Amino acid sequence: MLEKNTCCGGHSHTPKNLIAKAEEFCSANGQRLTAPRAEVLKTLARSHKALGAYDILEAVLIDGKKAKPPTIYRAIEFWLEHGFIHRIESLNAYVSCDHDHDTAGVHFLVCESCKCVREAHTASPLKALDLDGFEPKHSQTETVGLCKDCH
Amino acid sequence: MLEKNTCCGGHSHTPKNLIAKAEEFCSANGQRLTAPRAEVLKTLARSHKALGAYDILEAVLIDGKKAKPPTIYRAIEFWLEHGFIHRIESLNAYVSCDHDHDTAGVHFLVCESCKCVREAHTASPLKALDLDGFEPKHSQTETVGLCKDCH
DNA sequence: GCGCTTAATGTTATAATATAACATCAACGT
DNA sequence: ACGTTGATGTTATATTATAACATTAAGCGC
Repeated sequence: MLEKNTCCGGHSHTPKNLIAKAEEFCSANGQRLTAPRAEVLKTLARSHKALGAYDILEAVLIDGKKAKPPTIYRAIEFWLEHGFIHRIESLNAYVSCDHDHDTAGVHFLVCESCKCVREAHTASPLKALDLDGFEPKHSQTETVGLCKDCH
Repeated sequence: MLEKNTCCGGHSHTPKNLIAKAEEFCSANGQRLTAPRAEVLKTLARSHKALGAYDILEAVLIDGKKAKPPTIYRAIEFWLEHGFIHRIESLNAYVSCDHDHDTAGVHFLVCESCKCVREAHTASPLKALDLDGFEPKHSQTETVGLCKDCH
């Protein structure tokens, strides 16, 4: 039986299928799925809530030993770049992502109590805006509140 | 002549009129406009870009001497609570705000090059969303890109 | 397989951001 | 003036993140 991430409405990616996607992605793009990368991604995929870099650090073992911060941050950076995880700015924390959306505009519902994060999709918030010369690269909306369980 | 904040489209609040508003707010609400609070708010109002807490710390003198971090963070917290400034999560930095909007949903255009921030107003991004029991408290959208000048 | 190149990790140290805990001070009502 | 309260001062430290350089390991041409 697969280990499911069922918090707050139950998005359904699992460590196994996310790692499978990651393997696929890496071999298709000439990237390496190294031990630190795999462990960091698995840890985030297993978690039902956003994890700080040092939470991940405490949770993973690489070849049986604790990693050091740069190792974790490098893996985080790698998965962020490739859209497998997101950074929740209001928490300084990270969540995995099922990756089936474009990465240019994302919306998160962030529970300030349990730190669970639900990813939502709406129309780009830039549509209604007069950008007046501003060149947008990435939009992220974070709505902080209380999830169904904490409410 | 007033010192104007003219970056990136030129929003027009000034240290003087923001401090005037702040004075008004404080006396109307039984709050004190102390030296650290005033200096922090003035520094942010003068700046054409987002400032980190330690940027503010370097910039202000309280009774002629440099403040220490808790002093700055307390003033920041005070103005955040009362809507006179915003925290730009993607920069870990702060900007002043003209305060003529409700504080529940805000959108910032953040220049990743010069760190200037333009505040925009659109319809709440929550309108189109199935919240499914999530109770929202505050939404903030940050669009990172390049401003007109840096573009 | 060997040696080269390159990408990734290991390691040490430290930078940058933020807060806890407690002491002191100053405003204000009485 | 005195006590109460809210704010600041001060010391120390927690938390998040990165710079710099050494080492290792993968992939490639041969």
